[in-house]
Amino acid sequence: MIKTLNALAEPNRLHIMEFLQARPHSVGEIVDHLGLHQPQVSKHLRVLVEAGLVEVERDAQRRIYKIRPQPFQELDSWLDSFRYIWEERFDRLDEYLQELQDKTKK
Amino acid sequence: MIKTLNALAEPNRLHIMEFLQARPHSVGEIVDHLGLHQPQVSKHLRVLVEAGLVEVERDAQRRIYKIRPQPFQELDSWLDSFRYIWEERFDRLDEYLQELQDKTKK
DNA sequence: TAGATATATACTTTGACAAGAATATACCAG
DNA sequence: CTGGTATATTCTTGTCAAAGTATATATCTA
Repeated sequence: MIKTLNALAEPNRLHIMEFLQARPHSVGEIVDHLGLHQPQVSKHLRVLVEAGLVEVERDAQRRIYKIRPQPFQELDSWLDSFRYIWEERFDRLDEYLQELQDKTKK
Repeated sequence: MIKTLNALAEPNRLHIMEFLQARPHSVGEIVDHLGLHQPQVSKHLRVLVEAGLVEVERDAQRRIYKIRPQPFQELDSWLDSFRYIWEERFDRLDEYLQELQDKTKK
């Protein structure tokens, strides 16, 4: 989870992932699209590969990068545990403050 | 989105968020739970507040921190745009490689 | 085989950020 | 109003990661 979040928490890498949403792309296409230098893009892609967020397919000299679904599924599951907070609008603050009061008065 | 991801991409902060899932907690409780020094926890909480992930409620000297749902909703929406990738198992790689081939042969 | 193309790697520099330690601020109880 | 409790802030230091630049590797084409 940390690995996933960390990889996504960099603007250029986030852009790459969003660019790859539509379809797989080669390094050169990503370079053109983001306007970065090629080595920077390769390095970001390496981070994304190591985080398991993308995978590579070789096509002659080209490397085609595409999204791997798994980490997104995991992120989705992780979000599940927070979902009740907004879905049920469950706010235990008052309840909790009451507990504190009770403890203090003992 | 970047702000949210960045705030979550730090192990101690992620732990804090998970600890706050159950219910709001005071700084001292977070310190005890994570085993960090108090100033470090305060600093992480500051980052989380600035990212809009948590909010504070005062209770005498205590500060009670609790989760704000909004960034999680946004994260969820953002994930939506990736969801078709695993839900429909749509893999355009072959299609895309074919395009490349066609272009090359022109 | 000799460019040319596409991508990756190595090295250096710089900036951000997390931890540690000390101190400041705010509020309570006696 | 004094000491104690709870939390925030400041300053310093060390680490890591991103950018920039140069170069290496792999594959195609003529």
